[in-house]
Amino acid sequence: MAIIKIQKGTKDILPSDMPVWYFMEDNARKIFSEYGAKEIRTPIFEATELFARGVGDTTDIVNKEMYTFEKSERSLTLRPENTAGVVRAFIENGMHRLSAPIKLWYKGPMFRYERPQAGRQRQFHQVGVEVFGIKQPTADAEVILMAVNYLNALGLNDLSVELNSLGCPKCREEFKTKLKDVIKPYLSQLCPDCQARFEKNPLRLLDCKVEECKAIYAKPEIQEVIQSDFICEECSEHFSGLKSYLDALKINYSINKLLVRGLDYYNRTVFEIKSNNLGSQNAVCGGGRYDSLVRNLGGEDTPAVGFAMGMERLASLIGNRDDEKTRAFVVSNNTVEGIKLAEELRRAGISAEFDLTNKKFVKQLEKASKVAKFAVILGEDELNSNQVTVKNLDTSEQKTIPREELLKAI
RNA sequence: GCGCCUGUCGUCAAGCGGUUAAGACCUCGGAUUGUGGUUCCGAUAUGCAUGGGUUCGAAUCCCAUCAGGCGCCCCA
Repeated sequence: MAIIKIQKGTKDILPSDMPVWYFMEDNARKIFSEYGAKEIRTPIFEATELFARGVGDTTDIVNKEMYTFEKSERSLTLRPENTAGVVRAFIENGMHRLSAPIKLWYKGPMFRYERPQAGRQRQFHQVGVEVFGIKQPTADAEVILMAVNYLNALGLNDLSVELNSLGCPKCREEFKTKLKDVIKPYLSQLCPDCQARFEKNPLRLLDCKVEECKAIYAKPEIQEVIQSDFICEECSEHFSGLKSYLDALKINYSINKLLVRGLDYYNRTVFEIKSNNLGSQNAVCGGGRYDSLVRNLGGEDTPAVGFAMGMERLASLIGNRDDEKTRAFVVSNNTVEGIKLAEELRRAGISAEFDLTNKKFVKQLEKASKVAKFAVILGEDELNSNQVTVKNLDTSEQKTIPREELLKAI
């Protein structure tokens, strides 16, 4: 019979992978709560319309990457990201009435129908933070600080923070128009991708990798527009406020005027954190400010900033972590006494294993040395004298002690 | 969705058209009736992603499908 195989773009997270995942999850809880953020868990499927309206129906994510299905005449979608879901929960639970800032963090699986490759799966996991209710750039700074500290806690240092401001809808439109005007004369010389971007997302034109296009964008009159500070005074003030906070916090960052995020809801601050050790999917964290999303989804006008990180990408940077060994392995050929002693240890809060197949002494000890820190030897001699032998399997030290002293010895 | 590359045991692999498909790790058993992590012996793919084809003969060549890798696009 043919075996049923795992689906394309999905991965089993095996017992041997768990140490890394616990490490990421424990640190998320620890670090984010240092900032007063509370965890929220929202459903993995939502009304399709939430993503269409929230993420934006011109984005690739919504257009071609969603897992959508019908049930009882409702159109449902597996969440491709979690900001829309968190905002939905925020609105639905009246969280705007809580005292601002409202800081929420989450982790969980996300689903995107894409061609899998390194650092990209169809089911993957994100950890993220959303901060609601603060329009000042202090919130942007704190969100970036949370991301950086979390990554540092994971031991990840070889990372760079890139920052940009998209301005508000108004000044961004003006910039787009200016950019299109100056590029228009060369439109027919651009690569097909760029020709499509010209209409769909002109801000993305600039990071094209095709040499011919790059040559065109390097022209002085185009560079002049790109390098100009197009954002309006208010946006500009916000941005310099953020930069001064980051400077004060000694967070290294670089301004990348070409940084544009693919989700429609961002305004003003956008940022990415990249690793040089990841190949082409090199962003471990992406985020920014989305001041109009809450209102667009039907809530009270509430400014917000947040970020999301790809946990599989983090995991591949963290590398292997040691599994925690069982504390005690009871070595005994007396099955009844052995299984009882192991349970006694567990009740005392000590993880314990016992050979269920009554293998020979040597085999049991061999097994113990692989999985446990201590071997607790309960042989005939010990049973007769109500003693137990405790052997430290790392140092080979062992001593035979009265049974009452066992708990103190391991 | 497009382009290039890959697919041999649980894992890492040798094999490059000729008869029993190397080796290593892991696992299991033994050397060893109470002292392991080092050593020594033994076991484990009628099978080379799947389905067709070429050939006297195919893991080796061809085609398709599936899966994976890398790049583009996009994103975390």
